[in-house]
Amino acid sequence: MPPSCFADRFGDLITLSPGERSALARLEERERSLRRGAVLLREKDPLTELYILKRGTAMSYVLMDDGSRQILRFSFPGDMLAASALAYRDSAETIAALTDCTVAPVDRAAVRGLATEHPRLAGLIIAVDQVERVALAERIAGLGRTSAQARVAALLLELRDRMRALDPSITQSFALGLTQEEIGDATGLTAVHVNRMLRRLEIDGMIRRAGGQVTLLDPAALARTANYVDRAARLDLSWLGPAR
Amino acid sequence: MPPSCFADRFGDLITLSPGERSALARLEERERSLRRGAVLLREKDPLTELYILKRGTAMSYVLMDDGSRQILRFSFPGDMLAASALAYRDSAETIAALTDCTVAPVDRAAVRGLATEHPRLAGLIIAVDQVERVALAERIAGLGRTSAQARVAALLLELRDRMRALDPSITQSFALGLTQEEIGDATGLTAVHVNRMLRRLEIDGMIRRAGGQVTLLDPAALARTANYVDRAARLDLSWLGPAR
DNA sequence: CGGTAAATTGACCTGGGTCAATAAATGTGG
DNA sequence: CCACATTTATTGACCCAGGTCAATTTACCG
Repeated sequence: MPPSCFADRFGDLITLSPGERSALARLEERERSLRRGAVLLREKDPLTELYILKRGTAMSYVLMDDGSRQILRFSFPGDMLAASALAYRDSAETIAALTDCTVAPVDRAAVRGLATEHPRLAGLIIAVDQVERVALAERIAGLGRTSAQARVAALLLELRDRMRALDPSITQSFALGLTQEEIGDATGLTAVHVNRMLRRLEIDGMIRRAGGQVTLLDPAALARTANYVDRAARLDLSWLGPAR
Repeated sequence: MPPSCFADRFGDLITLSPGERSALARLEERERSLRRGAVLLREKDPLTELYILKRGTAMSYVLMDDGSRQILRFSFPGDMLAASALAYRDSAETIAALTDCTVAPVDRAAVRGLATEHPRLAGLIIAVDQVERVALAERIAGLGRTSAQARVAALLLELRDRMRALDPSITQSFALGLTQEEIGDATGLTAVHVNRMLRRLEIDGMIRRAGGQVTLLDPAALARTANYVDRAARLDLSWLGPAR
């Protein structure tokens, strides 16, 4: 049975029936490649389909009219891109590839088909949306009420966790793959201040940076300065019931 | 057929079959009242069910460990509360009633039942989640990249729109129903600075305040200072297909 | 090996926070 | 309907986290 990135995300949390697996695999059949830096979708572009990210990392952002940018979300394999196509005519955000990517375009009608034939997978999509919603809410709290240092620390921990979920060999050391300007645009800071914060985290012995790699030397202290909560451990999809 | 607050939200956008309507009405059958200020759910409380807000307004927030508060979202009739019960074991946020409220507790299992029997309603929930997600993303952009004045203006416009969606008689004048401290906790500002921003909006002739009522004197100018976009007009649920 | 993007660092500035003192508004019990 | 107790709103004086500007330095790329 061909694999499904979407299914892989919840491998441990829910057992999918062969029928469900193959339905998801069919959903991801078509593929499209994006070069690093390529824009999949621009703000206000008409939304005709959504995508499942199969390989690579992407980001979504909005450009403010003073020219500044706010990065809303980083995406990893298994994430849905442009999911707002399921509610809106046109995109509220720009989606761009941070690395070379492969995405699977998914027709809106295919989502309807999925919901009809596999109600449990519709439930799974709803659950994924909740994970997304909680993550966004957490960022709101971070932006509204935490210091620059805490926001940068929180971003490092979030990215480490999400990379580790995909590649368990990653523990405390990983390639961030972001410029300081991108970190700033994600945390609501300037690149200059991001630099100061990274330096401070380094001086305080919480991280080390070398050759594009970041090492979390003291994850506990980092988690404390970031107000970090490990949500992944608290997931519970049992309401979806057993596979039919 | 008894009414459903949830169904009412999309009256114009999607035609529900009688079967779908009554399924939604059944979902909201049980009722629970909350007094103003009452807490429905606290951070870390176990999540056993979700709720549909039938009457009144509520808010969800997190408390930071320095004692400050970030309001994540205001809720109006037809909104789901504690939807994260569909993904997590326990709550990431506190939900409290801003006014006297009526909520309808909904079992997680009932959501499964709904998805099984009415796939189109599962799709509707997915669509509502997207609306929610876009709204949260917009707030992230506001918090990360806009001025205090823009954030306060944006909140006024958002609340006006959401109240008007429920009560078309509301046009430019409405009861805000929030203290300046609450506005501050929603916009990532202090109550003192909210006061300064409201006063500036008033001096600049964009709003008037009297007796707890706010009047938007110059909605166009307000929208400009807020970077406001009317998303509601761009909704499109046609992918759900026609009622069976 | 140049050329450009990214990272660093210092000097200085400002939007929004903090603190503190009043003034209004809203409730409450009598 | 009134006097008092609590919130809530306002305002001024002053402070600081993070922004701005500008100059180097370093890393990466064809």
